[in-house]
Amino acid sequence: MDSRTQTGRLEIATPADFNFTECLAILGRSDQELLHTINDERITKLLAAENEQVLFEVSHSGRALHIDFPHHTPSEQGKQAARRYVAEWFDLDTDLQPFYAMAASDPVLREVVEKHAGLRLIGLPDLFEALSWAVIGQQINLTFAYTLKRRLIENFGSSLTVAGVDYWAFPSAETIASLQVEQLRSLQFSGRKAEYLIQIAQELASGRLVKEELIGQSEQQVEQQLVAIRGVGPWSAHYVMMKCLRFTSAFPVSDVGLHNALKHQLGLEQKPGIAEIEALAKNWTGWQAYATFYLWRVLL
DNA sequence: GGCCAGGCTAGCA
DNA sequence: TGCTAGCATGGC
Repeated sequence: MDSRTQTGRLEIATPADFNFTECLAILGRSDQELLHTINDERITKLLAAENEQVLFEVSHSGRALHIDFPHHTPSEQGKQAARRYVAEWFDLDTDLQPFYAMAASDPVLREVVEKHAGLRLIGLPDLFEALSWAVIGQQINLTFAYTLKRRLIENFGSSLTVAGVDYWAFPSAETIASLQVEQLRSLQFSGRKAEYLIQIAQELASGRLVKEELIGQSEQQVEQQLVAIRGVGPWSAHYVMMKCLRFTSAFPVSDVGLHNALKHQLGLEQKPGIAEIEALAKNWTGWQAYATFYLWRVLL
């Protein structure tokens, strides 16, 4: 049960192996990020809940994450929405001991996992945001991807200004579903990506694609459904399964970042091929998503 | 200035 | 089933 103070603070117990600073390193990797701000080891984020905007602040001490509401205390529903979001965001319900046990004897993972122990797979709990970010990131460098995401949010997201600071929430699927391709092209999205995003938004807004219905199905079933969406290939499907649907076995093998991380970590002359990666990943079964995430960490 | 970027689709053999 | 041209643009 949560222990709550009179100011509406929530607490969520964290696992013994949890390292907030490592998580912050990931969350702070782009100075173009509008969806959260980090100050003095505290993260502030705006959540667009059912019928209210919930601005919350996450900090860590002892064995718990603390959630405060610096603007105004939200409804009980809003508070619980923030609580659920944080638990998912930091993947607090996954027991990483089996992963650590595997990594301890894995030649590829041992060093990086030891060095960044306590890092958890930072998620994208909102399915539309996760799919959008996957599509945006396809085949362009991350800096430009962040630029496109920022423009999408500034133009179509929702915001709240507190004490002169703007806080932003990702656009709703409903909003993007009603756009014309040209509106995104003017933000320098390619025509293809504009089409993909609008169609994906329509899938979600219409209720044809529902996160809760995907969770609980087999990895193969989910991959099949995601890949059937125009603009979503194997990489995007596995990225979303990893970051949003929480399949620890999801594995974006074709990921360029993973290739670069492996090259760096193993001191290779060139990036490894897919077959080579699958051989290296032989022992990762069930934990490919965490292995990938920890390897991405070395690129920061 | 040229290669690369957290790929995908559609068309072809 | 497998291969690849074309996409579309910015970063470095």
